[in-house]
Amino acid sequence: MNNKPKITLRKTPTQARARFTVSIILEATAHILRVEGYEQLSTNSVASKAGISIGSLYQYFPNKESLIAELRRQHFVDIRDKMGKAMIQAEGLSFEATSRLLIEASISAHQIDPMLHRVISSQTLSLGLSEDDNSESSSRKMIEKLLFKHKNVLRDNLDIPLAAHITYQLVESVTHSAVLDEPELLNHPKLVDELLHMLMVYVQQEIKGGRLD
Amino acid sequence: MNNKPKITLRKTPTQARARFTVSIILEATAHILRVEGYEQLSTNSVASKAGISIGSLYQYFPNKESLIAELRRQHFVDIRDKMGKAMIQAEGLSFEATSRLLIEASISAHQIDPMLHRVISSQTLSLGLSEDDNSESSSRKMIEKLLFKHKNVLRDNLDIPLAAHITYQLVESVTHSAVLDEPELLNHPKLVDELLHMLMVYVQQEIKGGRLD
DNA sequence: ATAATATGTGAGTAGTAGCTCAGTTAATAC
DNA sequence: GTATTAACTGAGCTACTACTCACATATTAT
Repeated sequence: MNNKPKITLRKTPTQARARFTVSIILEATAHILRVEGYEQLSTNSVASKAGISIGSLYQYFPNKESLIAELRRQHFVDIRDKMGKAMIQAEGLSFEATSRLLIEASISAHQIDPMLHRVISSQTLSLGLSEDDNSESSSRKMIEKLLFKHKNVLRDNLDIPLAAHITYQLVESVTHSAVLDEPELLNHPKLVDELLHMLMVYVQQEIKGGRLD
Repeated sequence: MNNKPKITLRKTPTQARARFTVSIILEATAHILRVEGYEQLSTNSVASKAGISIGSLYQYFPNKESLIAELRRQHFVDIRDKMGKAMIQAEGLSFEATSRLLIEASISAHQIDPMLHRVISSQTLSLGLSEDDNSESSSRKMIEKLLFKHKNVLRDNLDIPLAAHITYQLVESVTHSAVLDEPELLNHPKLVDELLHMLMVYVQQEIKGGRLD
């Protein structure tokens, strides 16, 4: 029923000019997605914008989806790298300090080419792309590891996988929606503090029954 | 540059059979989006699935986007209604009890036709649809009103608009991602408790500087 | 019954999409 | 220099798209 297309390269470019061709194809794809949107993306428009022939495009990309898939791959590698670097930088720091670094890394990772990020992530679901190779699972694993490592300072009854999930969604979604709809929020002086505070009290404060008005 | 199409009905159906035609067109649209996805949606496929002629479709809908726009409208009305009812039901209850009702309402609202919701919301950005008439702004206003009403039980330095934003994103994104990718999480017995706890400690607990390992 | 209006039809149009392939040009191997 | 492989070309094919319009039928008004 659903004939999933292959998303790998059709032919591996060996010569330098071929590698250049592949790169300008991807650049043209990104450019169209950024400024014109997914609806305007066609293999013909990409070839034309890249200044190469449609035939050349099909030497390296078996179909339209493979263009987006490759951009996604590269984009998520970038994000994962930023998060990974923050993780290394945080080696030996306290739970709170590490958390702060991760939140800041997440915010700055989302600022890489936000318009492209917007289109790519809104198109993720429509296409049959696997979500295993994106940054989500690896980010969540980082958080889970972090919580586990510092579980001595966390409340006893904390469900670590669930907390990791909720924490991930919190930071990711606040950042994501800010980048897309309210970029000025990212410069809000309290944003990182608030997110960090929310996380800190959530994972530490015991649940107490009804002590409110 | 960007010729935005009209999204209103072309002709208002007065007779009952015309109203029926409009409804089966929308049902067919929803069905295709649900089971085949946006890529498979075409005006011809909708007319064919609905069992009417393509001409009839264009009597009531000026273009393809207007089909989706109308589905979006109806969907967001449904969500807003659910949230509104929860708000009324919570009249006079405590801050915590009200918050619990709103979280539960948000979760249950997302369970209305989740596959359709998935496609509709992933397509929101690509199309030039206004975000004013969706459920977001109204939900956020509800939260802001709620926080303001109970500000006597909240911490002094709470930035209410920012807190409302963060809270909204938290509940919305956890629910949203659960519906789409991990439906079983919605039945997790602790989910509502955890979200509620996070919210409670966040808006009440004062920020204290470095008291961790 | 007749006129007026509302609703419904579907072949057809113009345009664009993804993609192929026979042929040309450039780089490398010998 | 010659042969072999890699890279590139673009006209053109098939399939499909959104959408129109002249016409037919059903409903309502008089």
